[in-house]
Amino acid sequence: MEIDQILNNIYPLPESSKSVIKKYISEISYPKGHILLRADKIETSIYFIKKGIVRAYANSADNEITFFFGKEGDTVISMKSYVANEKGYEDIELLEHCDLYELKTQNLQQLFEKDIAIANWGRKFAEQELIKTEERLIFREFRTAKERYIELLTNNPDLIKRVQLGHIASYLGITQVSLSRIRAEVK
Amino acid sequence: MEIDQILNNIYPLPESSKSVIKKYISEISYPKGHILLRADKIETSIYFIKKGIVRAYANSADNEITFFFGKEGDTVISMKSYVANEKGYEDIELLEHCDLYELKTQNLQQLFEKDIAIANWGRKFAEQELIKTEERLIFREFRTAKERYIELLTNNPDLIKRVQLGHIASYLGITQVSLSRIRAEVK
DNA sequence: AGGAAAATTTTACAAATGATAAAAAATACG
DNA sequence: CGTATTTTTTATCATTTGTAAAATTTTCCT
Repeated sequence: MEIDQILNNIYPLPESSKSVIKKYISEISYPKGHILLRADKIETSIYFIKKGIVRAYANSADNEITFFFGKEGDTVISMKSYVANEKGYEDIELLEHCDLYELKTQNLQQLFEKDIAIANWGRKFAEQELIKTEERLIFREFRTAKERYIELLTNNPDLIKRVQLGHIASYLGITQVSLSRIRAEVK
Repeated sequence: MEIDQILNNIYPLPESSKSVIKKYISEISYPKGHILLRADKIETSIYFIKKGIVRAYANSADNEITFFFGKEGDTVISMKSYVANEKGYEDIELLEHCDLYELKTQNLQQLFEKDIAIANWGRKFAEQELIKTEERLIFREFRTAKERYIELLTNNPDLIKRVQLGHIASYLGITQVSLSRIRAEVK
């Protein structure tokens, strides 16, 4: 997906503001398996996915939990670094070879102070991510694991093709064994 | 909590911008039990809590889930109405008599377009809510119900005194019976 | 204070999910 | 193509959490 479309999908920007942002954006590619963002670091860039798929996962003592998948058009960001300038809780791993647009957070922060259209674009970006996160938080509680799987299968069929089931299970909040049981039932 | 402090806690604003916002803010009180925001409505106001405590809950066919408590200094908002101008998924009920500051969304939206400091204040507001929501989504998965209860007890001891346990249980993602079991163990 | 209503706890049983281990299947790669 | 590795499935048993109903405690109202 091209950068113009990605920026506009978040919030329509006047051409002049869009050009200003694009001056600070560069393209970069990394291979499958590359760790793009690290939990123990204050990250200084955000990325938009041109092509490919990534996952965000957090670690605790004994297990690892995948809580986000990003694909074409999505933003890859350590929210904690971006918002609070503190290290985050997640690593982000590329699950395929990825073509990315990179933007230095610092440059964007400066634009927020100077360009009201960009400030409102940044506001809309946060608001939309918030809605998505809130919906996941709420609706997780209303559905059984089986329903959550079926919903993912319906809304995001390609995800299940592109991502291994262990990660999907973790994203759904269950073990891989449970997911296997569910898949056997649903089929 | 006074409105100046609430606004500043979100993001420090120049006095001039703060005065502009305050022109559109009025005070209002409602009794315990009042439903402040409704799931089936596009809400046109947001509120800041001067005094009191509220809960947000969503309904599905068979059960009701509390997913947010707000107290002094917190913002009460139908995020879906505010962000997307669509009806939300939650009712908000006052659990005590509440003194509130009310701000019409429409007025705020207009200020976003005119005042860059206010636009960035709105951005920071969304970003901070996002961080809080994301943390809840992630850390819920890492802790057992018992750990989540103990954490709430530690970080928010007054909540457990002010709110009935059925709501707390729902917030923790467990049944009231489970919470009772946990409380019997922990004591 | 007294009694009704609401909230909380307890108990018994059922269902869902987890842990572990091992087999089967799919994939990667020399 | 064949072997090693990874991923997925299957089976068993243990644990957690849920459901329902009764018992107890607290709150609220007159």
